[in-house]
Amino acid sequence: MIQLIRGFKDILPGETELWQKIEKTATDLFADFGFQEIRIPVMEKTELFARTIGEQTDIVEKEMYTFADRGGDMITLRPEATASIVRSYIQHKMYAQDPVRKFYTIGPMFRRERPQKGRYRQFYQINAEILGVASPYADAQLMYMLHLLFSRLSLSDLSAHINSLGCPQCRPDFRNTLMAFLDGCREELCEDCRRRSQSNPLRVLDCKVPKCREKMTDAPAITDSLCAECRAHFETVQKSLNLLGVPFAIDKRMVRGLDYYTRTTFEILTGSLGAQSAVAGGGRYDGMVQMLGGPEMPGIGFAIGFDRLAEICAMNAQNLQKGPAIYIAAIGEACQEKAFEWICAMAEQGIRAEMDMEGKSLKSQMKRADRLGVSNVLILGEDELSSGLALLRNMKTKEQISVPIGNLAEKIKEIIS
RNA sequence: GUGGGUGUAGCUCAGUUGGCAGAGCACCAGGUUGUGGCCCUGGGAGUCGUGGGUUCAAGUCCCAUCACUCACCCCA
Repeated sequence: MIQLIRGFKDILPGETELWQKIEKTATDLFADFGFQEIRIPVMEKTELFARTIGEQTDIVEKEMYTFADRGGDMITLRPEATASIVRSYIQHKMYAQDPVRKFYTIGPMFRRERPQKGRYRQFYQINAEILGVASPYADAQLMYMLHLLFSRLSLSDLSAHINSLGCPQCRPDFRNTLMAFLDGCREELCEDCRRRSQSNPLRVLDCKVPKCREKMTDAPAITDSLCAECRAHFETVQKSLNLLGVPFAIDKRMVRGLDYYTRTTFEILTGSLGAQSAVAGGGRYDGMVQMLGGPEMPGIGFAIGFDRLAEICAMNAQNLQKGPAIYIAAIGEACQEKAFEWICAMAEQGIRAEMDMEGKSLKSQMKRADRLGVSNVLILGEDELSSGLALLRNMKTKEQISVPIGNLAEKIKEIIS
């Protein structure tokens, strides 16, 4: 038996119904906000991710599926979607017709991490991005959209955290201030943080080690170092969220693992998935379009962890599987042929009908009908075929009535409606 | 990449000091010649995760390995 690849998984009937429901809820909602679907490839040149996400990040350094294809080009299975969407926006000069574009996409992402609850090597994301809008309204709108999605999926027990990471003007100042602070308490930090205080000092703010956490309560907050523009932007985001009734908390220590973020960043957290608490996350990436060779154009977006979302929805979801509308139990070859003709005709008319094609006994056919949860079974034997009247059994009441074989589909429609 | 827990039938799991591979549920058939659920009887189904080792004998003990899982880390 050949096993599937570690960290990969099948999504089976019984689960896919929920996935479809979530997908439809999301895409209907996004469409109402003016988002259009974009479909991008699962592989890109490695360089695209390395440059946008950041050479020094964990994702790029040790999690990407990167390899040389048969022509020798270095390519990577996408670890996230934003870089590809921005690449596509630039490549097709989509900013030319209307610089403001709103996209969504749904699909698999790949990161080679140690698998865990809510963490797979192939996982799915629902992404939404707004390109060409610098206004903080865009930030608030995206978060409002997320808020609506979760409430339409009847999810409570989620909390939204926001922060601002500043811009290329003010972040370096903060970085210096923070490094100075970290120098002062180096001895009290964990081993990782001592290393990080040089390579990526912002990460120290996000450390989970209790000792570091405690120490970091006194650390300078990035929100205190923002330049005037960034400060105004962040304030308008908060004001707008209040206006829209979106609850949120400011998390001064939230740092995200992709280098491209500027200004607003946010995460939606759940308490029900163990350590993997982020159900969605995102933020602004105002420099990315230009960095990839496009015009100076702002951007912001989010990614929802589809697998994690499905997992917390499944906790309070009822069975979404639907059984057939009718089961046709046919006895004998002539009747089977008739039944076969009927189930095909019914499917064509949108009625889901099942039958047994293996020539099983009536008893076993009834048993299967019961298992499939149908409420009506049409019984057809030699007698019924010659008399032109089939037996229709209501499985709940056990009542059986005769129905004429002609215009059967009409009759069935009437009964199941 | 690091650490803990778990791998026995489709599913949930028993399996004693090493001594014939088990139960419940599910599935199939029959009891009922053409009628589901309840009941009864029977049946099929296993590389005991995999590979080595110890032993007359290993599901059981030892070593290795793989997978799942939880946590660290990271993120969706």
